[in-house]
Formats: sequence, structure tokens, C-alpha cells
Amino acid sequence: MSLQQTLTTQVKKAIYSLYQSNLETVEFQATRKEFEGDITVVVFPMLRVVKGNPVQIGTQIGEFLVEHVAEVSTFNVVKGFLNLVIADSYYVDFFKEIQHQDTYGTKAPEGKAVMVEYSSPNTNKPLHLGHVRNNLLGYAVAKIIEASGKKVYKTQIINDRGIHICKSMLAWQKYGEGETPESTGLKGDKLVGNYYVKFDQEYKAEIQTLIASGKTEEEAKKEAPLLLEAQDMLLQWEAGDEEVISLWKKMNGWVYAGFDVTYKNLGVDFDSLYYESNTYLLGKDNIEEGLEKGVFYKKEDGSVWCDLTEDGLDEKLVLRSDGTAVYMTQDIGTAIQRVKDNPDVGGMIYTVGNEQDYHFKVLFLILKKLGYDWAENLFHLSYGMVDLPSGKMKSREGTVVDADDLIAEMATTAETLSKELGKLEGYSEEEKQELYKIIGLGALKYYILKVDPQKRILFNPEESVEFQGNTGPFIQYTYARIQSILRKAKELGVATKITTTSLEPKEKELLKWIQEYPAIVQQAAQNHSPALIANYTYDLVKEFNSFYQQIPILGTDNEEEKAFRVALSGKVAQIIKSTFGLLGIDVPERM
RNA sequence: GGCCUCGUGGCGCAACUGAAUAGCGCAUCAGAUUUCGGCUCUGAGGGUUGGGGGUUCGAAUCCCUUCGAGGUCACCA
Repeated sequence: MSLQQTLTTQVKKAIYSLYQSNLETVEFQATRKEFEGDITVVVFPMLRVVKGNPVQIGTQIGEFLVEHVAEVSTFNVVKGFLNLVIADSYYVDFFKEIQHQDTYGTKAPEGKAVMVEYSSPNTNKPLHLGHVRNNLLGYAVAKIIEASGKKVYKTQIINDRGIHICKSMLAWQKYGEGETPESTGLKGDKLVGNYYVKFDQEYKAEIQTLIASGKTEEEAKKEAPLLLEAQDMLLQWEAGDEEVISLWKKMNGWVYAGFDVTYKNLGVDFDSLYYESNTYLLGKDNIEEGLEKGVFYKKEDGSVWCDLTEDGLDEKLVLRSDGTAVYMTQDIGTAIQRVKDNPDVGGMIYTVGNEQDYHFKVLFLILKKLGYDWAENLFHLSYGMVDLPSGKMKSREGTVVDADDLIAEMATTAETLSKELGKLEGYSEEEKQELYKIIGLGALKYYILKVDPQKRILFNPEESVEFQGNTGPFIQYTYARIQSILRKAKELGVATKITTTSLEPKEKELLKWIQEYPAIVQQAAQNHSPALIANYTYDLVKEFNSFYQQIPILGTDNEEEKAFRVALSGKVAQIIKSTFGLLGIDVPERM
């Protein structure tokens, strides 16, 4: 039984024996630094059950606990807060127990699986900063849920069809002169993206010409020959025109090769891929099923709708009057298909920008109405835009921060900083480059993940990502420093068996943080919050640095103390590696 | 206009399933360090949590109202 559980039962017993009342729950919090104690029992909520003076009640509970719980050595009461001092031996025993648990904090998977969707790009342009946020969030949440004890499937839906894809195809066909990634040396996604921009330029030029010849802007936008050609191309694609299909396959192939490189650089991956070109017809059968169940209804023109007005939403179209599918139809079909493909899935998480909040609200509601049990466990991991100082990012206009460029730039910055420090004797050039990438990416990932997903991020490429304070590299540095100590300890032959019985205050503080880790993982999984993991790691690291500054580790003459402090440091390092793993961030052995 | 999200010291963030004096980083100022890696540590100044009202023994947190920023309300995806 954990200490908190023991305390809960004992506090309840105390209240019962003192006041003959039953408490539902007992509220705990970590004792604030300015007070003496380790764990605090909040007395205020008990006043609902027990009438009286909180200080007096707290004192009586405190006396009861000291008498009945061996771990509680003393206590003090401030206002309605009962601060308990926990015996050193309790923390020492705790440490001995977890010292050799390599997966401390995480749980083995059990129960239903969770499917996490993220990335989901269009195949007409390279990935940019917005995708980076999406990928990092989705990947981290997948890792965290996995660590909390669930099987996870990482997936994405690739938007590989539609008018926007035809635009870049058409531009390449007209202006490309047979260019290929090989002939230009460009990454495939970059090459295709260039033609998407090219399309927009030519299209705008045509609009101007039309306006000059007397058309209104609205007419011009609709009648520009390029747009008509693109629309025509989409029709040919849908009709299965061989030439169009083969062009589509060729260009998408280039894009996928490019994406693979970016994903690899970013350190994310997927267990399965869904292509919109395969799924866009899905969902129609489910509409039929919904009609039978009375969840949907048909209008006179043949279009099918779902009435959500009782739920405070609007009426939503789920099938066009010509019988073709809309976005919602596909998403219904794809969700159902995914559970068919993976029957152990009991819930899904969609990592998609907050401009689609309404869409997912509706989608989830419809799936619930259709009666799927897993529909109770759907979550839209919604996140805010990433803005630049110059405003919104627009791929069409080329005003984006490219993902590959960004990653490369971060590594360059890391290189500049590392060279000033110079701790890399004996590293080959290759190893150094690898290290710069780890640090640069660590800075970027931590910077994005420590912020609440709902908030917009204003990203200034020049100055946004720092390397000091609450940053990835700061934490990586602490990890590397611990590794250095561990290497030395090994050389010195420091014992690994723990025999100490008493603790320095800083050691106890550190152990309290370590003890929190498993609960933090669970909480982060429940709240889908990588930020919780990031901030926990930072707090742990700060506590370690303070300990490191005050307490000699290898410098002490006492062998018992030395062994314990080395082991304690090693545990901190292991947790850093674990939490950063959940965030998708690597840690270097040296830096 | 309806609905949704955000608004916390100069800047960037935390706490948002109500509880102690609203935490932390950057920046500013003052210190520490012959010893385990100074990308470290200790301390100081700086906030009526956008404004107003309410519920509560207690509100950044819950309710109402108001202001500001953004999003969304397609037989587009």
C-alpha cells in the first residue's frame, strides 16, 4: 500500500474516532517550501462533515497520525493545513525499491487500444512549422498514452486527392519541362510545392488579365482558364483517366519520398497510413445505416442530414443530393473502418488544428448517435496556430517556415553554441553533427511541447528558441553532466548497494519529486498533455541542480553517502531520459 | 449575429478537476564557485491574474456581464 493510501485510511479513522463522522475523500498536496513538512493534509474540505476549528481538527488528526502511522514522525498545523514530516527511512526504502526498475513510472499495456492520428498532410506541398507542432504533439501524446498503460496505434490520413493536388500537377505539366527531384536535386515535396506556388502565381495573373478586360473579380476567379483546367483534371482523375492517374502517382511518389525524410529528421513514425483516395468513398453505407436507425433524415432533393439542434448545434449535411460524399461522410466512414481494421481499438485521438473544432464536435456526436461504444472515447487534440511575426503562414504564397529548413537551422545554432563550450574532444565530425541535431531538435521540440496546445504560438525564427532556462538543452545538459559523474563513479568503483538510513534535506526533496513521476505520467495521459511532462522534468532537473550545487557527490569521504548519491543521480538521469523519450527528444551522453 | 478558444509582472510561460504570501524562465540588479562539467547555484526588485459584479469560510480557477485577439458557422477538405 502506498503511503498516501495509508494516510487516507488513517485520517478517515481519526475523523471517525474523534467525531464519529465519515469522510469521503482526503485531500493531499506537497508541502510548500516555506513550511516544514513533506506532505500536507488540507483540513478545510473536512469542515463540511465536521464542524469546528480547522487548526484544532488538524492538530488532533496530526496527533492521531503520529501515533498510528510509523512513517509520520512529527507535524505542524498552519491555518487549515496539516503539514506532516515523513521519516527519512520511508524515502530510503522507497528508493531501494525503485532503484533497479528500468521502466519506473510507466505501465505495461492492458485493456483497449487507442488510435492516435496526427500529421495528415496534403500531398501538394512540403511540411511546415504548423505540421511540426502537429507531429510533435501527436507523437508525444501517443508515447505518453503508451507509457500510461495502453496499446497505441499511430496513424494518419493522407490527403492525396482533390482540386489542390490537381493544381500542382497541372502547373508541373504546363511549366515543369519534365523536371524531377533527380534532375533538380530538390526534395520531391519541395519540387511539387514549388509548382503549387507557381499555379497560384499564374492563376492570379490570369485573374488580373480578366479584370482588365472588364470582368468583375468574382467572375474572373471563377472563369480563369487555369482553374477550369484544374477542375477538368479532377474530373479526369475521378474518371480514372490513365494519363492523369499516372502523373498523380508519379508526383505523389516524389512527395512521399520527401515526407519520409522529414519524418525521419523529426523523429516521428506511424503504424498505419490511410489515404483519402481510398477512403473518400467510405461512409455511404454508414449513412444508410443511420437512416434506418433514424439518426439521419432525407430531404426532398435526396440530400441526407443529421439534425443536431437538440444538442445545441446545427443541421449537418452528411450526403449530397447527388449521392456523393462530403468531408463528414468520409470521416464517419474512416473512423468505422479503423475500428474494423483494429478491433481492439476502444478510442481515438485526432490531432488537428483548432479551426476544425466544430467539425470534430459534430463528428463525435454523430458517431455516438450511431451507437458505437468506442465513440464515447473520442478526443480532438486541438491546437492553436503557429503565427510568424509577419502574420499567417500561407503555402500558396510561400510565406511559411519550412520544416526541413527549421530543423537544419536549429542544428546550426546548436553547433555555434557548442563550439563555444568545447567539451567534445575525441568526437568525430559525424558524431558532432549528430549531437548538434539532438540539441537543436531538443530545443525546438521542448519549446513547442511545453506550451498548452490550445494557445497560439508566435514563432520568431530569429529569437524564439532559447537554450537557457526552461529549455530542452538545459535539461539535456543536466543529463550529460550526470552521465559524466556516472562514468567517473564507475571508474572509481563506487558501490551500488544502498546502505544509508538518513537523508540530507536536498536528497529528500529530490526523492519526493522522483516519487511523483508515475502519477505525472497518468495525469499527462488523461489530460493529453505533453506540457505536464515537460514542466515536471524541468522541476526535477532544477531540484537536481540545486542538490548538485550544495551536496558533494563523488567528493564525499563517506562511502555510504557516495553510493547513495551516485545512485540517486543515476535515477534522475534515467527519469530525464524517460520523460524526454515521451516527448520524442533524445538525450546526449556528452555535450 | 450564434457558438468555440485565448487574455496572468517588460517579454515568454505555469497553476485553470476552487485552498497557505499567484509559481518559473528570459531580461535587470546583487552575490557564490581552488573540489563531481559555470549552458550551474543563491538572493533582490517587478503582478489589484483584461475590466466590473456574484457564489464561497476561501476564486487566476466556478457563474453573470463587458472589453480585446483569433477561429468557426459551405451540397470545400
